[in-house]
Amino acid sequence: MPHDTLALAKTLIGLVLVRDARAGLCAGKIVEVEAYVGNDPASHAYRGQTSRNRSMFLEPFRAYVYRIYGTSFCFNVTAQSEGEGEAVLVRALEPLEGLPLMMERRGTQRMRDLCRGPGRLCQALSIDSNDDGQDLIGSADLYLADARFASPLIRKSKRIGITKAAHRHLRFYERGNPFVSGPKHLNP
DNA sequence: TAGGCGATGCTCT
DNA sequence: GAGCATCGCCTAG
Repeated sequence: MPHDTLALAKTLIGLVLVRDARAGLCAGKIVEVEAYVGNDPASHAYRGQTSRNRSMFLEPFRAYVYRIYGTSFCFNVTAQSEGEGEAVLVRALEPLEGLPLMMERRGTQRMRDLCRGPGRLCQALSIDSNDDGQDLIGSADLYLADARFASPLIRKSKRIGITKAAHRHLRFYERGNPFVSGPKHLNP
């Protein structure tokens, strides 16, 4: 798995994020991510390390989980090397395993709404601040797996929901996948 | 089905 | 006190 943030972002598309909790196993294929790189005003790491973004500066393949808008969590995979503060935000999953559990956590029966959006996928997989800093390779309850799907057709676009450096094309998604989030004009 | 908008609470300045 | 890597509800078509 590459350490370089952009290469990692593309590699993550098609991998499976697995949550093996006491309540049951849930898993989904990653279909949409955004890269947050060095010297990027939109990145939480841009103004240096704080208590909030501490785990973003850990070694690669750790979880960086934070609360956004008071209501939701966002899940990132750290990249580059320790101290750099680069990461890839996972924005959407295609649900594969544990659908009934995800539906229960999300309070909806609609497949498409289970993991479509960063806050939603965290709720569906029960990812919260307890998972911040988690090792995503060695861990047994939250980890990345290679399911060997056919190589997805990856496209890129502007990132979603940010105001700073919004023009940079650092969002990557699987073309044509209905579980990708965001407005239609960003998903050609 | 798509788009607009208000609620939400934490973090940083 | 302002801003925010969002969500769900509501309305229009």
